[in-house]
Amino acid sequence: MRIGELASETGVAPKTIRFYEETGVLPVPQRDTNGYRKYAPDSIDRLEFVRQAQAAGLTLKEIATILEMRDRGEATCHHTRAFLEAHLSDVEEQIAELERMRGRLSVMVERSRDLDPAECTDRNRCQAIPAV
Amino acid sequence: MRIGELASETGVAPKTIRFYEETGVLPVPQRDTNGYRKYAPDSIDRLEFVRQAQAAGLTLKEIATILEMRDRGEATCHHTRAFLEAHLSDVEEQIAELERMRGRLSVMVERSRDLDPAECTDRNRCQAIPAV
DNA sequence: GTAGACCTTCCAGTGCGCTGGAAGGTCAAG
DNA sequence: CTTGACCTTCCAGCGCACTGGAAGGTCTAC
Repeated sequence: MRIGELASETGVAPKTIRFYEETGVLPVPQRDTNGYRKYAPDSIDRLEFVRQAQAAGLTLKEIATILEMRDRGEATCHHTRAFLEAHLSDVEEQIAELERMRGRLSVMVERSRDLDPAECTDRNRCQAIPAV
Repeated sequence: MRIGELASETGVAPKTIRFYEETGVLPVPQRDTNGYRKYAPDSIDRLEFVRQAQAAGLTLKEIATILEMRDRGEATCHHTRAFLEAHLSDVEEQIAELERMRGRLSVMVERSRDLDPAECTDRNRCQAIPAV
């Protein structure tokens, strides 16, 4: 698979794929005789893992760390676990924060739903957002 | 209250507070006769809202938009609501993503917990992180 | 044999959210 | 009257995650 195909399979731009390689979240791929990057099918899974990890708030550096630990397959279990546990509690904290935000947002949405639209048009104070 | 006190009350650096003012997430404060910024006590709440909103993944621009809608108190209920609803579903999507990540992370942590530590020290493949 | 889609490298720029440092003003305590 | 903590503005730089563009090579189809 060439970079363009990997890009369209995953929705990640070729530029970004090269950038990921440079920063270490993707391994250096093989090359065709013409110099084009050649990817194995499992690159799709790896790239999707990267995007999901990003969506979960991990930085590229952190993702690279996790994947390099796996790729090296060295005696890093202890560090790996400490790292993973630290991230797990980060993620849990982020979830808690987001749930607080969700609560606030739905209160605001509810409030805006219940308002008489007529009140909105005559320069009354918009009541949807509570005093902060 | 001067900027230093607001900073120590909230844990946000004075530099950052000025920066927030510049970008519109904090209103332009009054000034003392000597030119120092003068903050009302409710600035603490506002600043804390900003930090919580940030922790929930909103950008400063988005936070500014929400707070400006409230500050202007104009006929923006409809837009406000659309905006809030869009954000609510963003936040819900982020929560879902984080929960997927939490699942993956705890599987990895569990796996690393169950491993025989002896296996980690002799260059065996670290099994904590599943193939990606 | 040429057009067009694809690939390569390299370097520069962008947007976000700060952060540092220079140069100077204000004020209370010793 | 000076020291030191605090404040002011302004401008520059940084880390992150891309993104754009130039200049050129490769391959297929017509």
